[in-house]
Amino acid sequence: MKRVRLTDVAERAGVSMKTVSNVVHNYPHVAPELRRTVQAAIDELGYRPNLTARRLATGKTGMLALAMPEIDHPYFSELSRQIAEEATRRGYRVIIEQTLSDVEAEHAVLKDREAGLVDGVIFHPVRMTTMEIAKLHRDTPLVLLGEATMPVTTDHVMIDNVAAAVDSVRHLLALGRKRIAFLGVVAHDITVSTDQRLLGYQQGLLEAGAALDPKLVLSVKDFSAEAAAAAVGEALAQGLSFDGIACRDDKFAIGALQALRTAKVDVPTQVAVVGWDDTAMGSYTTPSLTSVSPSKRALAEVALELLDERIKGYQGIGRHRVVPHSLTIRESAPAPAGS
Amino acid sequence: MKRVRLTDVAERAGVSMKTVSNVVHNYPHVAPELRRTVQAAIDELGYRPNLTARRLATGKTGMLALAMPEIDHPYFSELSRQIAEEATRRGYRVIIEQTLSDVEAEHAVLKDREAGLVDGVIFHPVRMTTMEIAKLHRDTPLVLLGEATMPVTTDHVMIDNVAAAVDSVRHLLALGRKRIAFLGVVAHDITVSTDQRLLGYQQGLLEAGAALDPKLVLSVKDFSAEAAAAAVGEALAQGLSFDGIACRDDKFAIGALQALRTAKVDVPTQVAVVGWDDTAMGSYTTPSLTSVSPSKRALAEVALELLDERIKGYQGIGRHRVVPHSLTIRESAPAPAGS
DNA sequence: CGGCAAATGTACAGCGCTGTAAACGGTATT
DNA sequence: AATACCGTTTACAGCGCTGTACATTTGCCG
Repeated sequence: MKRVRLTDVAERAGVSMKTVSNVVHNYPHVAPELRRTVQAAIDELGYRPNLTARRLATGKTGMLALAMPEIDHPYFSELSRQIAEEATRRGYRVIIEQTLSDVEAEHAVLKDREAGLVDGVIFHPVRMTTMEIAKLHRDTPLVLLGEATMPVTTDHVMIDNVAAAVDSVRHLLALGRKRIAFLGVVAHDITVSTDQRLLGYQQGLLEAGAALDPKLVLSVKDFSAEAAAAAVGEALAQGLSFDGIACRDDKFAIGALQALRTAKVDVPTQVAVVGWDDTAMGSYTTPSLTSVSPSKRALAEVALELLDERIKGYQGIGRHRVVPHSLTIRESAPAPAGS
Repeated sequence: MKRVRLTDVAERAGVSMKTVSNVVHNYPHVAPELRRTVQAAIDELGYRPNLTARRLATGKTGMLALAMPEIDHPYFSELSRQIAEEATRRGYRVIIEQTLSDVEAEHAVLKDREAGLVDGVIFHPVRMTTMEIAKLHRDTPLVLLGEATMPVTTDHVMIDNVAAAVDSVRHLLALGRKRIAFLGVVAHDITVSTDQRLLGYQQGLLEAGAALDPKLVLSVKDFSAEAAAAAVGEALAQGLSFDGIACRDDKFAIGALQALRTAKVDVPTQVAVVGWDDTAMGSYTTPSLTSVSPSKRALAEVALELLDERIKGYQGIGRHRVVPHSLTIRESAPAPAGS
């Protein structure tokens, strides 16, 4: 059976196509009676507008592309959810693109081999460099997420990673910790995020005049919790002494927790642990995880606001917005006694 | 600056629109030299085909809608990833729709929202009844996911929940457990999944002639890990004795683990725990979680295969496919000694 | 009661692309 | 030499909708 078109309804109701269209769109100036007649025809025929055709006619797609490294990583999926909800609130549909941190895939996101598919793109790059992004980015409205230094030509939303890392360290210092480790630097894969967080870690320690021992910066083989656990286990085995760990993400923190448990080191009394990303996982661990909490909600809202403005025609230079972060306090690094 | 269109390229290259189109599509019968000329024009002008227009002309969108309850729930996000990858493999883009288990939103998925927007829909309902689905489903190709009894008119992919629950119980029995609890039934919110799993739980116990004590079926207030922990804590406090727990999902299992730790009950020696969904979380807990593992890969592959067939015109009656599951053995319920 | 603005409805030309039918040589077949 | 035929290219009619310009009716004012 053939799809019902606007003309079919128009014919049935004995009016012009445009009038039916007006009814569909709730255009105010349609006589109530006519509106009823037309609506009846629509219902009887089961008419449903063809979105593709509408798009071609209007030039707007009402869709956004969301390009994330991995949609099943807790941080990205939680952030994606916020973005999807905010997008829905603003009347956009979201199409997801998974780059798997692959350069090719990231290029493809901006390349836009085909156009006219989405009104705008929200993209969280991890491999592409600033220059590559700047060069490939054409005219599709684009908002970047993440910590990498981004081209001045594009909009960008992030949290202040350095400040957040400082907060993380300060919290540990407030708990009376003297020797705070950083977990960790991934060998041969120093990302900008890690870089920034490491910087904040140093800054936090320096501010307080605390120990800044290079041995306290732990190296991890890859981005898995297992590798993090191995790194911490190794450090303990070698007799490295520390009473706090600031981690570059929750997965590493979970690895740390595992290693510490294995070594029968109590958390938080002997070693306090702070994670990063405040993913749901953190509330399921034992002890539960204190974690740097980027406001995913704010990230999503601001990203959409910026993108929406671009879509509506804003042409200015790239805006770089910093949204708030906080520290979600749980058991692994509780609130200081005094507070 | 105006978008470059097919005509622009055609004019530039001095050929017809259709020839340019043929070059874009790599249609074989184009003279090599002409092809080069046209390609040059394409490159110079930076032409990129307008997908919306193409869609209107062909009637195919190359897009699929994926409607899930929550995109940041580990199980759903992991499954979504598999589906997204399989879809990409088959040349589809995926648009995501989050229902948040809301009836309205679920209705919207099947209603007019996607008309002409996507070639097909993969939908994991949780609230809609069989009849509602059957009534609302029109002609868009549709594949259902999940355990609910689905209309005979639509395609459906799932794992055998009853059998999987039996496996879960059998595993616990093989570990010598005598009193196995089920965690849990959510008050006022008995879903089909829970129902099936509970059924399998009973069947597994009956098969083995083990205790079937109604008190061992724990009630949970809501779907959170906290509520599950509370339920298990309560049961322990009341002196309920059990040495194994089969959980209806990983979140509940994590709650159980927390409650047991709090009560200083060792897992797995005193109580063995089996989760459900085999989410990544399960490998991060201590002890790590043994869990029923639906083959997410198979789920994704079969769902896409069925959908693809529908899209290509298959008109038969609804096919209901069962894909394999297994048990991922970890610490919370290790392999039996003998095996 | 004429005149004008607002309300209401219509016709039709695109939006940018693809499918179809048909035209156009040039070569192979008879 | 006439015919058939294939490879190559073109012209053009849609796909289903919306925006624009315009026609018609109604309501209201002086």
